[in-house]
Formats: sequence, C-alpha cells, structure tokens
Amino acid sequence: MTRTLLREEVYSRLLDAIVDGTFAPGEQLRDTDLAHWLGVSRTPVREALLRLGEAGLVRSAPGRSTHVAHLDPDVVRDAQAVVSAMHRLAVAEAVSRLTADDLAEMREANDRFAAALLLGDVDAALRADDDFHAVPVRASGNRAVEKVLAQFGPVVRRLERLRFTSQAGRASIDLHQRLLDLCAVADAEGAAQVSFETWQTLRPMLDDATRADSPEGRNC
Amino acid sequence: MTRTLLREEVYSRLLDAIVDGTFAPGEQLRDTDLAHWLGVSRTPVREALLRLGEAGLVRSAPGRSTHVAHLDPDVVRDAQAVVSAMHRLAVAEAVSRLTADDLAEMREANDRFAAALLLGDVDAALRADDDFHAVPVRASGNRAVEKVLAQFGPVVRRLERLRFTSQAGRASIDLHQRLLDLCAVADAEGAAQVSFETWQTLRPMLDDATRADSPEGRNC
DNA sequence: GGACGCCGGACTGTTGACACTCAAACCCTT
DNA sequence: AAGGGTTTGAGTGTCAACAGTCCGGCGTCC
Repeated sequence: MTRTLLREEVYSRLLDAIVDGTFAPGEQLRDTDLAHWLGVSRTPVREALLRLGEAGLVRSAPGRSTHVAHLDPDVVRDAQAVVSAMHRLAVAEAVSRLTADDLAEMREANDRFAAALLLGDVDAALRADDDFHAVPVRASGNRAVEKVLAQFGPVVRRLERLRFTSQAGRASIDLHQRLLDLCAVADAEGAAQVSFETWQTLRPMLDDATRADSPEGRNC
Repeated sequence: MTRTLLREEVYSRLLDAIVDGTFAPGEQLRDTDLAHWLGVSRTPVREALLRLGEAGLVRSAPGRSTHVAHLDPDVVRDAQAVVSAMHRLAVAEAVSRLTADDLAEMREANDRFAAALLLGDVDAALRADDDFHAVPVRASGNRAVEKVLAQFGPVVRRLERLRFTSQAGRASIDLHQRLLDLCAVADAEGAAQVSFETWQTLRPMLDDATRADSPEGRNC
C-alpha cells in the first residue's frame, strides 16, 4: 500500500477549493492560515502551493503574497489549447488499443452526461465528461499526457464550472458520439480531430470570460 | 528586478547535472548531500527535487530514497510525444504572428545548427536547435506550452545528448528548412505538421534506448 | 542451512522558528 | 498640503532539528 503524504492531501484539498470556488479568484492565501485550517505545518502547504502555481491556479509574489489566480482569459485559453492537444494526442495513441469494454465505458459516460444535462446537474455533467475523456487517456498509456492534464485540466474545469451552458453541453453529446463511432472503426486521425474539436466547444466560454472577473484588464 | 530564489537556482543546477550526465541515470540523490554540495539547506533542495520528479527526471520512493531516473524508453517516448504535440500547437498558433525578424532568427539558428553538425559539436548543435524551436514557441505567446516544454523538454534532451547522430541531425536541417518555408507562406497546418515530424526524428534514438541503460527491463 | 523476527541505520517527511524582503503607514520638514 | 524618509508589520524563504517509515543485516530457532 502506497503511503499518502500530507503534501498530496493538501494539494487535493486546495485544488478542489479553488476549482469549486470556495477560494474566490483574487483571494489571498496565507500559508500560515492554510496550515492552521488544514491542521498541518507550513511545509506541505508550501509544497502544494508551488504545484498549484505551476498550473497557474495561484499566483505568488515571492516574499510578498499568494493569491488565487483570476480567471484570466489568456491563461485559460493557453491551458485550453494545451488540454485540447493532449486529448488529441491521447486519442490518436489510444484508438488501436481501445477494447470493447473501453468503448462501452465511454458510451455509459456519455449517457450519464446527457442525463445530467437534462437534470441541469452541472457537477454530475462535468464528472461524466471527465469519465468519458479519461478512457482514451488511460488507454494511451502515456503518463506524461496524464501529468499535463492533471496540471492544466483544473484550469479549464474552473471556467467550465462558472460558464457551463446546456447549449455547449448538448453540442458535446454529439461530438462524444462521433468520437465513439470513429474509435469503434479505429479511425485514429478522425478520432483525434474530433477529440480536439470537442474541446473547442469551450471557446465561447472563453470569450464570455473577458467580460467577467478581471474588469481592469489583465494581470501581468 | 525580480528576486532569484534559492529553489530556482538549485533546480537549474540539478537539471543541468541530470541532463548533461554529471548525475548518472540510477544515481542516488540524498537531499542532505545535495544541500551540502550546493551550500544551502534541505528545503530549496527538496522543492527542486519535487519539480524534477514531476518531469520524470528523478524518481522518489517516499521516506526511502531518490534516484536519477533511468532512461526508461517508455518515459522518454511519452515525453517525446508530448513535446511533439506542444511544438505542433505552438507552430500552429505562431504562424500568423511570425515577423520577418523571427524568420531571420530561425534561419540563422538553422545555419548555426548545420555548422555545428559539420564540426561534430553536439552541444552547439543542440543549443542551435533549442534556439530554432524557441522562436515559434515564443511567438505563440502560449505560457502553458512554455511550461510543458520546460518540464518535459529536458527529458527528451537528455536522450539526445547520449544518442545524437549526425545522420538524424542532417535530416533535421532539411525539416527545419521546410518548416521555415511553410511559416514564410503562412501555412499554419503544413508548418504544424512538419514541426511534429521534426520531433519524430527522435524515434530511432528511442528504439536504441531499449538496448541501453535498463538491461533488466523497465522500472515500475 | 534456511526462515523469521527484531533492531538499527538511512533517508525522507514534517515541524517550529528565525531571516529577509517589500510595501504600507506614519511622521517630520518644507 | 505634499513629499520624502523611516519604521513596522505582513508574509514568504530558508534553516536546523525532530519524527516516521522502510529495508537490510544480524541473531536465534527449527
């Protein structure tokens, strides 16, 4: 049984709090406060914050302060482009390895996604979407892709939680179905392209983001 | 003037030592020894090692030991696929933004690359190659791409230093030239595809790696 | 001679405290 | 009232030391 380190637990909790909005964009994070809140010393908190900083979820001014990153449209757009490219790569590498069970798992996740949209349950919809896309990522066996997605995925998810629309969701159902169909006939290039397009459905959310959260222009 | 932190200096020095082979694959790294060697306390060393671990350049067993990662062909292949995809994305986003100065800078770097190959100067060749590919990455303005390349680029470079051949280098000159030509006529898709292919020239090195450094099969 | 259990050392994880930097606030002078 | 200089507090960077885990070696028993 692998050992769970405090810095991993702290990282997960801080990540969740940032993505779900418990920590608001711009909110100051003091590592001494977080240490007290989590009941640990500063070191695991510092280590977790460093990782969050690498993903762009927090911004630190050395020796000064740390803040939850604003939803800077440039930052999110950059992360979204990286996430799209990683999923396309994963799909291209996975298509020849996907089993019937994998495809069934993707169908089931897409069905859950559609059902969640009907209920207006954003959290369930995003979980189903995660489950859907996780299948080819896992099948690709590319650990570097997994690491990049673990790092930049939350940056994109954070926007989705705030800007999710049923309209974009419904477009995703169809794209998910096309992706499934192309995987089923082992069309790696077609599937990779559709995977990329699936993640382009986020672009309208990014355009909306320029009218939210950072009224004084961009952080530099 | 931005402040330089010890953990950044330590990270750079450890990264260089791993990529250039000063720290051999498999070599044990004790953070107390590294702290003494670098004249700092363990904290910046630990923080640097965590980052190196995320890139796959070191492997830590929690509470046990830390080692320089072997040249595991799977790890390098994964990183190489990610690096290829990032450069392709960067080129696709950069093509419409490249100036005449940018193109001139790329030509100059390709010329230096060719000259270094003639002299058999691997270090100079790799520096020129870095300079060449840095231009579209910078022009793309995508900070997330820069971060991913900073993280996984050294994993790929590490193999190149050991397995570099003039033959592969000469193939790169032509691909560089094709990439330049396609950028000059603003063919984003063509340029992106050639950029991707440029990084595929590493594949023969990966196949050779299975006969080096990890005779007992893979680390798991 | 082999297997099992215990102990100690190696090494990392975490802790609490000190050091340093930066910016805001306050005070003094013009 | 404004500007400049000094002081102080906030917050992070780094330090030294303690805690905990894991594995190898040694001793004992069968």
